Amino acid sequence: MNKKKSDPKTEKKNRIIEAAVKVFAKKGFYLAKVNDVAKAANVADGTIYLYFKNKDDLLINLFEQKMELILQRFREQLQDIADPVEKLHRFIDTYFTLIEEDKDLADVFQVELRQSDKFLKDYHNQKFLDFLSVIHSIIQEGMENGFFRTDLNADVVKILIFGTVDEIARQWILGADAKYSLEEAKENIKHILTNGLIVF
Amino acid sequence: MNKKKSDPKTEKKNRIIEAAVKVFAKKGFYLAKVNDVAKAANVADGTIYLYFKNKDDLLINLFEQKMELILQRFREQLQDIADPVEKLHRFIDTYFTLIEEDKDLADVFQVELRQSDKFLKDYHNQKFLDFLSVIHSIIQEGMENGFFRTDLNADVVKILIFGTVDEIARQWILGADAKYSLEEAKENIKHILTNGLIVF
Amino acid sequence: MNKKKSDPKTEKKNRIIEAAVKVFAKKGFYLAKVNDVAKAANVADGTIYLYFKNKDDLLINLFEQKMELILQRFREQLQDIADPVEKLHRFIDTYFTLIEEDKDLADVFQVELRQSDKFLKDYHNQKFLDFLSVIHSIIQEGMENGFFRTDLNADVVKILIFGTVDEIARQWILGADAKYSLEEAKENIKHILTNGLIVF
Amino acid sequence: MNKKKSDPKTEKKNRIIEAAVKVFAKKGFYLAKVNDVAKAANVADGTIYLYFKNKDDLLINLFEQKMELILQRFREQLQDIADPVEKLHRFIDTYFTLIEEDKDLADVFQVELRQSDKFLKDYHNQKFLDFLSVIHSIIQEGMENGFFRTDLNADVVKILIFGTVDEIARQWILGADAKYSLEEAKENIKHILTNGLIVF
DNA sequence: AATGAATGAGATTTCATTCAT
DNA sequence: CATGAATGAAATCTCATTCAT
Repeated sequence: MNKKKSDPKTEKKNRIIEAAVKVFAKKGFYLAKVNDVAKAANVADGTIYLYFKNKDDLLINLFEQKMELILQRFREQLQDIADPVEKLHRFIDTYFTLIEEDKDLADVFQVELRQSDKFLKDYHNQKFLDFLSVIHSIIQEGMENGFFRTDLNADVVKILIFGTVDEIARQWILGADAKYSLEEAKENIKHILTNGLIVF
Repeated sequence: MNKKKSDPKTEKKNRIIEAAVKVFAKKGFYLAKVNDVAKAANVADGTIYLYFKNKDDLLINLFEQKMELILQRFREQLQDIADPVEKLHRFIDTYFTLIEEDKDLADVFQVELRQSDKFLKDYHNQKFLDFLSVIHSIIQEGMENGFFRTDLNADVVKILIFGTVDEIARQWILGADAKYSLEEAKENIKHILTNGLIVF
Repeated sequence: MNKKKSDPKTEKKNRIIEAAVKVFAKKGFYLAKVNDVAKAANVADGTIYLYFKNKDDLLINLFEQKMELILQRFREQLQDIADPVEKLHRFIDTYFTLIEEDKDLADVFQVELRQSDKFLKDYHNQKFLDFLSVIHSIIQEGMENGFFRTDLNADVVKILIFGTVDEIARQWILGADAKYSLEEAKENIKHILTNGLIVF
Repeated sequence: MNKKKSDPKTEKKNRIIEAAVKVFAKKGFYLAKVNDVAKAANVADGTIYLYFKNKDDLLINLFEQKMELILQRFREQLQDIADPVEKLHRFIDTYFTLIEEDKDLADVFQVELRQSDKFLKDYHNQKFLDFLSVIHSIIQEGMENGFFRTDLNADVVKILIFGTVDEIARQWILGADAKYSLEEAKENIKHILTNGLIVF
């Protein structure tokens, strides 16, 4: 089961990815040097090229791997909930839990991947679309079951929800706006979205 | 009256800024070469340095100048509206009008400036904070006048609203999610936010 | 008589040369920008090119003009002295007087022209050779008249004398070695050279 | 013993320094391009930056390293001589031997470093001062032991001597004044300085 | 004659990537 | 497999010089 994680090849690849998360988060993809990642991962520069085709490929791999874990987390958390409203709340809770668990990862996702389509040629961000469709399912289910208003476009709502949690998280990471706790933010978001979506 | 705009020095500075908006939007700040901007502006590389200290300074100037115009636009649009709900709707309309008017500018704002704190040392994005406070004022006023629920934190709401419109706009610009029109999105957002915020 | 100096064309040319002396002395030829000279001369950059072919040409003109004045000074000072020893002393006094009168000029001569053969293609420093021959004449005359030892090579002596006064002046300008006054240095040099050269 | 010299890192650093001496001597510091040095050293441009912070740093390192060797040479040559006059003569001989051994190095020292204070910010030329103090010691010792006149300022004499040998060497390197051999020059200098300094 | 904005060639320096050890 | 020294392409920026006004 854990075979993948324990073999030394995968172990080093992961070490490099973790280092990259940290370094990309701190400096941004362009300002982060391959050598910075190498040092953070305690390997030589050249070693990185044994595991990744190039710097772009490292970012893509990082994203794919981490996104897969995140998607798993959401699926686990959401699978045994029936009530769409509760599901939405659980989604929000899970999102902020992930953010709190790994600020650096959150940073890479939010800032660096925003522009992935610019600097990563031919990379189509399927995992991100999968993530959005997690939200979409919640909404659609809620509409079908009569909980959520059906005069809204689920695709718009999906993005609205993502934008909301993403931006709150971003500002919280930046520490720019310390006028609220993450806890308070979560509750506010739940209230607003629930009231905005449900059928009275 | 239009003296500033018509003097040739300002005229060329603006030409460079417009070119930079276009080029940065297309390629991203890092992948955009100074020479790309120069070509787009129909000037020599060196000319850019007569108007801007360096590439970073060009981005900062671009942002400051454009953001100032945007802020003016919002202030104009919002000044003679009394009803907070209507104000919120007007804010949303204005936001998307601006986005539609200048996709490239929107792109630079959304994507490139997200990471400004990373690559622009010591640049504190006051204009962005001013922009957020435009939203904050609407919310606060609505709370004070009894239109909006007061059990919400206006700072959270402000960011929620920004995140929402920003992300919808972003996806629309990317053309990633063509399953809705901007018009439909606007209406959806208005509904959700209004229902989420108002006192019943 | 003063026609040359008073016509406006020559006046501006001189103003540029004086500015160049000051600027080259302070920053060195390479680090001095044409614009620095222009600003110091209170003219536009382009104006310099109306009077000089290019930056190198400015340096050459500066040198030629100043060196001519200096040579005149030495000739005046030395013409009516018969005694070679006294002539040598007068040479030394004149040299240091010039240095004191115009530190900047001295600096340009000493530092910048040392390498003129490197960066000024095809410039043969005739004026400098003329200057050395002023010293040579003194020595030769002294030898012929039986004052100075004839077992020395006048060409060596000439350079020895130049090297001596030049280096003392240089160190004094740099302010590096303030352990003596220029006056004391002059007297020391006179003593040593006289004793080193005369027939007992 | 020679561990330092034989390790490959030091070996390459030295190769670059030797190349720089040659190239700076020929073209002058400013006209010499980093690529010229790289080619002369048979390395890539970038390699130079693995060993030196920048072009200025290369010049400083070159100077420091070479000057240290030179100082050692002088100390070796002078240590077992008691007679100050003989010491002075040995100093002069050693100086010209060094010049003959490495014309290029001499050139860099004489011409390029003359202006080091201009283009090397904050570089205080301690090694040069050490060199001057070698001469100073000879003079002072001679004064204390009654060989040299004590009515002279040793600091003036020190610079006079340096200026003399330096200028003679410079002219010889330039080949400007081929009217004497270096041998003849050496003897002339010894005569003049000795007669100028000793107590009769 | 004078200006100074504009030019663009060219220099320094960085850094992703390679490859001999 | 791992290393890290070396590479060299490429980018930013400077500044002598030109030329339209």
